[in-house]
Amino acid sequence: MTNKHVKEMEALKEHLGKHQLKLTRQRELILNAFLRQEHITAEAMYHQLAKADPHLGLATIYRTLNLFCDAGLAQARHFGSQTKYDNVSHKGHHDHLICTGCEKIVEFENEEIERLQEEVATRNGFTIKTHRLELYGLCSRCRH
Amino acid sequence: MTNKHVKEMEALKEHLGKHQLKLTRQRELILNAFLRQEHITAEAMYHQLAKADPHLGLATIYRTLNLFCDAGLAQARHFGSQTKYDNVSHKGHHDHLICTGCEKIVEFENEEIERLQEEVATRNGFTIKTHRLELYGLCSRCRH
DNA sequence: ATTGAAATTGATAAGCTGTCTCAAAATTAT
DNA sequence: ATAATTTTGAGACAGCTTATCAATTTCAAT
Repeated sequence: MTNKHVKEMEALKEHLGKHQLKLTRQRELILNAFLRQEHITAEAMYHQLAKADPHLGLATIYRTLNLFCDAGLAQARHFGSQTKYDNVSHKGHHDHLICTGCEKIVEFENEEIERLQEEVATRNGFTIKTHRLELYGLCSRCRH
Repeated sequence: MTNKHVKEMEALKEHLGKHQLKLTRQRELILNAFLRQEHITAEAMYHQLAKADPHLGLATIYRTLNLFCDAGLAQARHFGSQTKYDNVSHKGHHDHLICTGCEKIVEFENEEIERLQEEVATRNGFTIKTHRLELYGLCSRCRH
């Protein structure tokens, strides 16, 4: 279970090393839990991990998820008043169709769109590091 | 100045009429200020209108901008920890290139991308109401 | 293995953005 | 003008996230 996400663990360790940060029990715990999700809020993870470690603080979860963002493992997305942290290891899939009726999220990827994004960026002298595309609307069920 | 945005004013009046709401000095004031912007936060508008009306309350601005959203004149967008209200009359322009170095924001529009978005949505049974596309990277100046 | 400097944690206070409350004021229909 | 209803302004309040800080843990150097 702990050795399931070796690649991401290595990426985290590399980031920690580069920035004089330390690998802690909490960071390992949170990473493993995080990688099992597609996207999650800090609050949800807090409750989810309460069983595994009842003393794990909410602040630590926020700090750690933000650390994952710095390390390139996660990406924060502001949704309503909350922040959702996306699992970036499901790469190429981080565009979303979001139903404003039931909050359902469908992931998709579209190479043609990605290509056009590059084109726009180049035309404006930008080098894209990452992007975010969210389409909001109603799913077929909520439309009725 | 007051009769510059007649069309939007009419749209607002129609919405007010339909919902038993009243046209107030503040709503007119805020509408005119809002329509001069591409997008703005409630806080920014609060400071901007402080000269015109020092007693205009922040809550009123929030309420009014949300009212504009209901009326279809504005569109709320969560950006970082803040909410930006987009002027919908400048439609098609709400995609952004964001420099992570200097925080510069370049707006762009690309019809081809919009078309592909519709396609993806349709394929998944969604009806798009709005969308958000942000490309993060470095501008030419920050790359060096 | 021990030590010690530096980073991390947990608990909670504080901060920020946005909404709610409610008495006073403004609007609209009569 | 009057009355019924909505709106406003000011500040209290609430939800989410970050800052603070003493106590603990990590990790590199012994």
